[in-house]
Amino acid sequence: MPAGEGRLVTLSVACHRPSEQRVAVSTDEPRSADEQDELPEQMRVRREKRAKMLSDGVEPYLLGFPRTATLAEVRDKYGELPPDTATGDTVAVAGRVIFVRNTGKLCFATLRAGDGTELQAMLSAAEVGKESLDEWKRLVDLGDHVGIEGEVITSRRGELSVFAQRWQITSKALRPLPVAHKPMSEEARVRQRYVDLIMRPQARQTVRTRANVVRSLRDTLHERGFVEVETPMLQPLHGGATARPFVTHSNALDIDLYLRIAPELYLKRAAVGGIEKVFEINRNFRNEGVDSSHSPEFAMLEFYEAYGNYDTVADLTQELVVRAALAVHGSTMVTHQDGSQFDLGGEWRRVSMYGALSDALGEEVTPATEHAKLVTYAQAHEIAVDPAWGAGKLAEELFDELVADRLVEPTFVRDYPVETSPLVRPHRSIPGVVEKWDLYVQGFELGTGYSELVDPVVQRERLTAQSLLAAGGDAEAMQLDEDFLRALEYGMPPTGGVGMGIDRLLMALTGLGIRETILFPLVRPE
RNA sequence: GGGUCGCUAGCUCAAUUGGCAGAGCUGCGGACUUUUAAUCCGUAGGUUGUGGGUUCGAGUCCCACGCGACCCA
Repeated sequence: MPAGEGRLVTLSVACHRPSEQRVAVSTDEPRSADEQDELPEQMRVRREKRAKMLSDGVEPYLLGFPRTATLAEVRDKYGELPPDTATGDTVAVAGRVIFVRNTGKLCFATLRAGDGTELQAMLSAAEVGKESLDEWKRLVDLGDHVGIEGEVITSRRGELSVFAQRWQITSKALRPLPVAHKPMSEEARVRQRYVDLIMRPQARQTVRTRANVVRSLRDTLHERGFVEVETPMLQPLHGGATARPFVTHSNALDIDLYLRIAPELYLKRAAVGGIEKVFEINRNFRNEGVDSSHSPEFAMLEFYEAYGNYDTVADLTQELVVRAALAVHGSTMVTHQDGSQFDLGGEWRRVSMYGALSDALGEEVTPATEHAKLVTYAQAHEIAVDPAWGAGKLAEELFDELVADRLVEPTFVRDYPVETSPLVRPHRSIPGVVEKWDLYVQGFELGTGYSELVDPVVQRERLTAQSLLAAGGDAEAMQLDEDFLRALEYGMPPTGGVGMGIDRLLMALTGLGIRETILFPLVRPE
């Protein structure tokens, strides 16, 4: 085809949909005149442009576009050309139009590909013809996807460009993009993440960072011989954590089911069965608050290591986090978006919860400290006390209020009260506490690790007490996972286990809020 | 759950004491063959979140509701 004809006629014919599909396409055409009038002008205009393309026999949504190079490949290959250079090489590239600079007989457009690479397209009346250039100016809007075939050149100002011989709209955008130079409102970014992704490189980067972190976690665990499994999201009984569940219903079985609050009890069943190094990365659901650090659905890594304990899994947790940091930053030095830096290198601190609390209070507190004494400490620091709390819960609350959010450097806080940790093994030598740690980074809890409780008799006692508490003392209302206890009675090997929030790990590595680390966070419907 | 602030054109934001709802970008029309958020000329675009109330007159004051942000429990 002569270059002067401009438009990709052969391509557009080849890409036209079969006629019966075009009928289907056109059925959405006859909006009433009233509906058309109600649309904002800019959306109406774009619909009219789409209709004009169809009436001209040009498909506004191509089946494809035969690219010969990506924008990144063109940039890589021709990155160092001096200004006003003609290479003689022809490429066909495609991207979304993000800027246009139209002059009378020479038009410039900046295309951007999904990976964020940008490349300039130039269209001149002399090359594509006046008619084709007028069509370009009449039909192409910011946001449209276009394909350009032409010579790789640099402009007089030195900008690497594709000098079009042919061009075509590959997908017509019906809605205008937001202003590129003003930040979108936070609400708009979350509600219309697809627009946020179009407009903001950081939004696209966050998606890739998250993928890199998750891949890094999987790689590390796979190298250590762990097996990835998927356990039920829909559970007849919810367990493995203390949280309010979402309830749903199975029509086939006519029973209520819970969206899981944790995979723990199923992963332990797997461990009983001999999947002794096992992990799962998946979502948990908790029917609780929604704010800048809590989402009703959140991703979690849990892993269990037979013949491990809370010391060995702490080592592995540190390795998982450090390698994730390396995957993101190439260094253990983590740089947040605000420029602040944290070093995750070196050996992480390990302190006891009671020791850290004692330091903060300036008074010795141990598992044996009396309830009344703890209440006076709480009152001295104006911390509200629930009368239902026992001494262990009270000590933990004091720790949360006085110590937790000050732990900026990565710190394993160890040896928690038995009372608050029903699934954990009693400490091997210290009475009144269990072999549990919480990992704090930058002031929030990133994960928790246990020497798992595998004694079925003690486990039954703990779960019975907890269930009675949940049922308000009503033994009839008590829910006990008998199947889980039955599994333990077959014998679970000594095991260390860890749960770590993926979203929180992303927050720790990037400094972003949780709603930025989750691609499509739950928002109240508009 | 409580408090504070916000919601105005497609987007980001103005609007004095209660007195004609505006700007930039975007869009539309025109000029322009080397632009980089192109530039220049012209022009269009509004149920001021929703519903009530006060007033001669409400974006502005009052009440309720919706949505959001921040702080607190």
